[in-house]
Amino acid sequence: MGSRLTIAPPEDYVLARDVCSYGYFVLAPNYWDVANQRLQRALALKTGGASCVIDQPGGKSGALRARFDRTLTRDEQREARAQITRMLRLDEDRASVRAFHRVDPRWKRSGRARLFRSPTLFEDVIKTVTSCNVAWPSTVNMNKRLCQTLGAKCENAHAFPTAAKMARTRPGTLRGRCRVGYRDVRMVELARLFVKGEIDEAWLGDPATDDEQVFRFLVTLPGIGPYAASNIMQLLGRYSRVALDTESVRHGRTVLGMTGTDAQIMKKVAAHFEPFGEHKFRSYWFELWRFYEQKAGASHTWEREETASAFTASNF
DNA sequence: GGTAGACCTGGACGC
DNA sequence: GCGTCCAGGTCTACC
Repeated sequence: MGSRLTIAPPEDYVLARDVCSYGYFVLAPNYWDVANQRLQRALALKTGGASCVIDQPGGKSGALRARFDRTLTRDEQREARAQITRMLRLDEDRASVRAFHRVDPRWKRSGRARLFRSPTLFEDVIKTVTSCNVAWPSTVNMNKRLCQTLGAKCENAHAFPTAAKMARTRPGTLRGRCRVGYRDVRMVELARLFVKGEIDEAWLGDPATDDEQVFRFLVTLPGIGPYAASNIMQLLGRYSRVALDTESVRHGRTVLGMTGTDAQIMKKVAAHFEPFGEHKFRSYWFELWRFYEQKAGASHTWEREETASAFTASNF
């Protein structure tokens, strides 16, 4: 039998709601088990991969339980706990949630505030690159192939590739086997920057670091433009920018009733969310998410394999 | 500072 | 089944 961890979440934490809150929860190696309302995935620990299943047996606000496919050492347990804390945003405490709900009370009743992310910043950055300039099914496919090709093998699954592994991979392998296209060189360069310590997560996450400084740094990275940088910022817990893309234009037209050219609508969407200040990404995102749920049902019922075909622009 | 075109993949469409 | 077109964000060259 493998190790078990019990993790006390913030008192308002609801696993199904807070995992199924951002598209990455359906990207490999994440797997949301709809029937059992639990999250399965492999974690890439320093010592190798470890599969885990995370659930909340007591229901809303209850303790989280993480069960592993093997016995973890003390250090591995500490690392796994840190990765799960990051992924589930357990460090987004009640005060932060209240601050958001004060600015945008529309989400107070549902409690929406936390956005699912990855166990590591590296995975978040690479996932963001795989979401640029492609339709959603390609993003799903790239992540699946990256895990199968480069991820550490666990009992029944593959972890997400580590920066060290990707840094050693030939761009041609990424292109040929993972179908990442022209992103190949950029992804390897990003991985090398992580390995060399040139992407300083402590600095990026430090509240003393200004959002503008973070944005200016991120757009210097290979494959990262204004959209990707804004998205990475929300993944860092910095919600002061709306990540504007074609979805923003669609949202502006179909939900907010805006008219004009794409460029004009982008500006209007940015202006529309300006009053939400430091929380504007969350206000924007949960509007989008509500629209998706109206079309596809509650997000905790979405099957991973079906979202690849369901979430295309032509369906929305 | 603004803009045009290339980059690659996969879905949609026409034949 | 095959060929063509198109969407998607970033990057470079050019004005």
